[in-house]
Amino acid sequence: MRKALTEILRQAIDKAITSGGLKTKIPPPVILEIPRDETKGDYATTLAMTLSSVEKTPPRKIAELIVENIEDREGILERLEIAGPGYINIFLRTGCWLEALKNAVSRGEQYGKLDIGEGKLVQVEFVSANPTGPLHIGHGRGAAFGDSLANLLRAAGYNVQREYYINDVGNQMETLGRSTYIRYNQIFDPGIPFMEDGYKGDYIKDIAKSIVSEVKDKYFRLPEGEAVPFFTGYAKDNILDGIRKDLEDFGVRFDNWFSERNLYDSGEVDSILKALKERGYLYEREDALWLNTTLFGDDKDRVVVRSNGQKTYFASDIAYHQNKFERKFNFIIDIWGADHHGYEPRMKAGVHCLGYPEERLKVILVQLVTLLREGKPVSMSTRAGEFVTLREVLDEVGRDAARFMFLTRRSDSHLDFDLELAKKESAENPVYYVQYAHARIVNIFRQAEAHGILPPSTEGADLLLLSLPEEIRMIKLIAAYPELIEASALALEPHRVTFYLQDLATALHNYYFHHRVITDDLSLTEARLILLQGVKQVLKSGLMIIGVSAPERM
RNA sequence: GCCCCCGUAGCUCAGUAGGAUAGAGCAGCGGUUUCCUAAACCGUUUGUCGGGUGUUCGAUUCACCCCGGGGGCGCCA
Repeated sequence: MRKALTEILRQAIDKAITSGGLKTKIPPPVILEIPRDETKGDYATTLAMTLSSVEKTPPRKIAELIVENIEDREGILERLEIAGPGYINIFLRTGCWLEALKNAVSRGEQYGKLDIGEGKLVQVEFVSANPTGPLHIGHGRGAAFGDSLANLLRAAGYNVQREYYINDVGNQMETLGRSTYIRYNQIFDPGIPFMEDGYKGDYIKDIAKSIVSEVKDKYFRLPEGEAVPFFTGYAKDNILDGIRKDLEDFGVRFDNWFSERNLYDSGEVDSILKALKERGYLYEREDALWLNTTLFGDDKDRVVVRSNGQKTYFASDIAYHQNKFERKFNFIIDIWGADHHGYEPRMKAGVHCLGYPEERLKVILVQLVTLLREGKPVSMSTRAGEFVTLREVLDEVGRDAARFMFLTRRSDSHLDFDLELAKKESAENPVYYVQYAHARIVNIFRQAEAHGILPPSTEGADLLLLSLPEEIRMIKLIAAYPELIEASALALEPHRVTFYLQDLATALHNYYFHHRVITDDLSLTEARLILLQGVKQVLKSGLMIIGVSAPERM
């Protein structure tokens, strides 16, 4: 719809230029907006105002000129108005909207699936929590966001891969192993003191217990150096299994789990350092090896090999990104917790050093979550090992509510997650509000069937019977759905889908309350069922993108 | 000190590729059910878009400065 209109306007401008009415050589892009106020048209454009300064002509005059040159070959325009300082307000014929509804319903589940991604290969890397403890609520937000973004991009026609990067090398793995080792020993001798910067969470004790049940006292009092690798491996695998399970129950499945260790084992880290050295980006200072990231906008250079010979995480991160690009992704999206934001310039500089344009790496920061219970913050402290896990939230509020809540804000703004609100079964809780709209429609279809009315076909029904303002409003929302998908995907903002769904649900509930779908008038009933079929489809499709179920009854 | 994000109705937040009278939910107040699910609906109240300057025909949106809140600034991850 928007496409056709844009074309009509573009041609009108071209025509005005050839006929000499407009002097500009470079026609401006046609921008169509949907006015807030329905009386101002289905679409509106500010073209005339934009052109006014170039043409040195009053905007309303230009608007007239454009309108005069418009040719509506397919007859989709009802009327045009020039309003305010020079808007061109465009009213479409109702038939266009009915056509759009028909199209939506006949495309079924394919409606809202676009091809703007052109099948391009995109990777979304998210969560990637270190395997040193269970996922907490902040990871949950990252998971909900990343997964929905991947769904969204897929709907827009991209070929999307979801990846989880496992930091299974380095100091913290060592710490994990030692913490587990000590907890294990403490089972046999409670007098043994715990280490200072160890992981204090109870889950480590649980892991130690399960080790005892498997191998008894095989490692008790064994020298630390000998024993720790086993504990590291065991604890890591155990925690990773838990993370996988949590994510699965959260409805998030990764296509690939990528191990940092593999980058070392395969020699990729060394070879990339060598390559960077050959390109002259590395230099030595104070016994350490530095990458000259300031060349590309970082505010200081970064160490890749420490003076003690240990490679930094940044070194493997560069190798990791090299690996990603070698896998032919057209672009890659890294989703990080907001606490990593200082890392972005250096990673982009790193990508630059690798010889890739940094536009191909998109970093999205997800702000932290404050957990509330009845409006009061729930204390969370990672240090003390007390934090609210994703598992606990899932168990308490359920997957649908949790996923929806995480997408009620843009990713870069703080999120207050109220446990009580998420559990409420009322209008305050937007999750049920939207789901209820879906369930209601399904119920109407059930009722219709009970009355012996079968789901009508789009060809057979007389859609002209849909003339109520509430009906037209819903049809317009349905018609706008593909545009919503496109805009959200391009902006990488799945939260827009959440907002849209609430609008659509509102329209549905309002309509439902004021009008009966199933009446003695069969033709009208059928037309309305077609409309509801469209609403249902779009609700379901949108909910699927944000990873929330569309229940058949509630 | 430097960098990033945020500041919009009483509360929580949308909205900005510059556009018309800035929106929603919640809270408040008042209503709706012999009728396809009331997990619903309707009505009503609320704004110096943190402040200032600039660019523009036009700024909540862009630029700069200031104020306030949060976060990040290690040969840590």
